Amino acid sequence: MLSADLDDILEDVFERVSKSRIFKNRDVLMPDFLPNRLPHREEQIRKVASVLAQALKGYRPNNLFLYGLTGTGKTAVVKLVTKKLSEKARERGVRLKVAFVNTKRDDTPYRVLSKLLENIGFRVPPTGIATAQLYANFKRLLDKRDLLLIIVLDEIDYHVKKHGDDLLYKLTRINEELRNSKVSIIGITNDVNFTSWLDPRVKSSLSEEELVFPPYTAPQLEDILRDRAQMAFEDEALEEGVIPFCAALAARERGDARKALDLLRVAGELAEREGRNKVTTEHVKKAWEQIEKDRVIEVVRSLPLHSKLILLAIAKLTKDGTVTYTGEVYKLYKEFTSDLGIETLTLRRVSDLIGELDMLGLISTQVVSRGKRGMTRVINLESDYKSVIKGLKDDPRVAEIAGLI
DNA sequence: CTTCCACAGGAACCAGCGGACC
DNA sequence: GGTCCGCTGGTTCCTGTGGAAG
Repeated sequence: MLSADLDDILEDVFERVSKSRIFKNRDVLMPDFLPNRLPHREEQIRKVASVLAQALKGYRPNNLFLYGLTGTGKTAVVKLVTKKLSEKARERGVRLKVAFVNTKRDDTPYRVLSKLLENIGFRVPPTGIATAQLYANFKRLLDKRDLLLIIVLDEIDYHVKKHGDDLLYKLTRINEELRNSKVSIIGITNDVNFTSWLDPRVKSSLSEEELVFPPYTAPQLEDILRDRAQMAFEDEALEEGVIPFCAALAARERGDARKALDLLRVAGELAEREGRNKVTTEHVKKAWEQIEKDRVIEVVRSLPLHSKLILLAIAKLTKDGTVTYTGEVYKLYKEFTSDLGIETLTLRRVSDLIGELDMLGLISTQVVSRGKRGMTRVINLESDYKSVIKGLKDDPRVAEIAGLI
């Protein structure tokens, strides 16, 4: 590319973006932004606050269990209330600490415990200590601190499904073994049927108080978006109908507020990039598609090599819109590995990896019987073919063989 | 009605790694 | 420096199964 061209391009982009007056404060639309108000969650805030308020009197609040789909405000409500609670506690000299652990990110008992220890002020190596030892340390050090500790376990279903409810059982009974400190647990889950995974004792102890977060309706999402848009956008930057449209799309996605906010933000970014001063519903439509494509590319990119090869096999076999089966995929996958001169995973393992691709929403599978031709999975590519290939070809090893297709 | 395919998916186990403890 | 520990990412072996073919 000639440098003059480059200058022109940069000039053009900078010009457009800088003259566009769309955002006042884009950050308030980011997923980790914690607003001071949560419209349509007054009831839940009241409930959580009333349970936790016991802490201010020095009592141990009841354990609390929150259910609700993604983007229904569970985490935000808990964060908001615990933040205010911590402030109040400080004012009143109550020794209170809130430990927030996302058990999807920190998904082993070891990591949960090390997060908890970190929260009460102790660093723990990433591996090496026996979990039982770690638990003993936690108990001992916590008791020394003379604290009221509120443990928030976000996305707790991930932990329990992978590692059972052992740790949870211990934590719910830890108070019996503490002399100076006290522990309350707040569990948060997206999975409404989650309690079937729990030992009944854990279940009853954990859900001393329960609270359900219903999905937001379209009008409620509209309120949330308006509230946030006021802070995020310049006046008049949104065309009539943009917010209801975002709300309607997100309401279709099971009332997910995070999705709604993402949509609005990306639509704004698109408008900004075009150098416009107005966000239109057309931008929202494009944003919707782009979010999905970006998600696919990103997910594909971060896949391990063998999963990529399996996905490539599936993409190739379903390119003409047909479905494929585990056996066919395995055959083609084997060709790929021998082309690359790397070892081939067993069918058993590949079967699990196919299951993971399904979980990621890249493909959809269904177990069927083909009679005498046996049981297998019907597989088809759920996501955009081009985006999948784009994500795959970013990996030079995959591009090497994908080029032949 | 029975057979029998081509896998699904559970269980047990293993190797290699990074890191603490003594 | 040897021992112990947990995690990841596999393998091996296994039993289970829906329904078209015979």
